[in-house]
Amino acid sequence: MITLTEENYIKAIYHLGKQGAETVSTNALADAMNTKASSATDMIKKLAEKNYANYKKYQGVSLTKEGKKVAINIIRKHRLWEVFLVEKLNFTWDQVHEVAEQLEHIKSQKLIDELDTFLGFPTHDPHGDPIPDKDGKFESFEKTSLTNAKVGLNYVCVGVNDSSGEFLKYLDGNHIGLGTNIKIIHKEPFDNSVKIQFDDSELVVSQNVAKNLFLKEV
Amino acid sequence: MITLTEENYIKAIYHLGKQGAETVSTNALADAMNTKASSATDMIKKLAEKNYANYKKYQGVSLTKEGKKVAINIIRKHRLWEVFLVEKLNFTWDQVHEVAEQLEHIKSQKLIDELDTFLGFPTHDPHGDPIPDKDGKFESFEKTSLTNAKVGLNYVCVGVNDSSGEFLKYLDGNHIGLGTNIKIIHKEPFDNSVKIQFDDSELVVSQNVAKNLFLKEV
DNA sequence: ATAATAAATTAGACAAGGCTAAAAATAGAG
DNA sequence: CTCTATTTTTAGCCTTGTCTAATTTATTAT
Repeated sequence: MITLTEENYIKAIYHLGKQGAETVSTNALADAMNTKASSATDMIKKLAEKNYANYKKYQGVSLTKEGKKVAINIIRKHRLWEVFLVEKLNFTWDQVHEVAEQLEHIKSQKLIDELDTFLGFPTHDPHGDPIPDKDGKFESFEKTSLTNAKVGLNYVCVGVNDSSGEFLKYLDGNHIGLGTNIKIIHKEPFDNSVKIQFDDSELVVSQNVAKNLFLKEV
Repeated sequence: MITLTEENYIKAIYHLGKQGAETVSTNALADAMNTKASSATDMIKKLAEKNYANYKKYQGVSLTKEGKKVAINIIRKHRLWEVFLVEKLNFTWDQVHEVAEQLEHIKSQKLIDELDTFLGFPTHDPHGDPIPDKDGKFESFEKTSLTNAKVGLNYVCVGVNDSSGEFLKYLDGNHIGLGTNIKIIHKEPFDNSVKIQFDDSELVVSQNVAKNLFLKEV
């Protein structure tokens, strides 16, 4: 039996390690979990014992095949619930995260399969993130952060890096959403802010905003 | 903050005490929670401290007004989720209980209000139990168990006492469901079995079945 | 290469929830 | 009304996940 806390640690390791590609430091994990390094060490040991994680003292942690499977399944559930909340229950994209964090831990294979069917097998969640299918497969399509976009080219907004309410409300307030077409007008070297054009209006966004907005060239 | 375990104890006290009308013994509560009397005592003390329960040593436990409010809210959530599972996700009435036990603990006022709206403000769950509204109100309409039904009279099935998968599968197998019209043909004093007629067929049910089937005279 | 600093681990403690065994209170039978 | 059986509570210990403080390992700067 896997506990709720274990699931959350596994998810954090997965995200911090770029879909399990990299090894994660104890401190980074503790930070992400809002806890102390000593607690993270304890949990890492437990996960290693249960074969969800690879661990050598002082060398950081990474997920095993089994661990990745668990992580992807949680992410699948999280994102499907987000779609449900937005499409069926009138949530906005900045309201879904907290509730989905709870719903992702409900244990029932039938539930998640039926939910997937009910929603018409969506491939992306309300923030543009891809939803793994039943077998854990999903395309991690190419996306650039606005920071790396080139002046003069045209892009479409395909996702966000930061799903916090504050950032999403900022985007809503400025009428930027998934699918918004964006042209890069100017990049200011001094503070790394970017002037963009979309829907016939112009806007200067800070570096902080730019690095959290994902685009695809069109 | 109220924990998951506390919520489950409160729910059990509510159900054992006939919607909080009666006092519940420590042993009965421990039994219902599949735990030991000593653990129940500990939890009762904690609930009393948090003002969810009235408790005097050796005198059993009952819910305070606050405790009842919590119980009814959990029941509302449980039953709304059951409706969702059956009506939207193709669950059968014997498959919903376990999953609803998990979903009932999700904390989000907006979630449950929107779900209620999405489902069209249902008044009864798939087992015929009434769903409390936003303010906790619900009619506990008159219902008789089949044990108390009178020979010769006509009834309609309006609910079940036992929501376990086994019992519900038995009913399915014999084509009895909510809304089935039932006439009492004969009551056997020897073993308290009852012969009933419905849909032009006859069936003898044991006392055990009879006492778990709720009817309303028509 | 070594001293200073940063990161990670261990040791010991705590709260929640549960268990066993023993003690105390209540209820029932005569 | 008293003695026994049942119920309830208390005491002490366990596990999970957390913490602080102290120690050990790794890393970086000179």
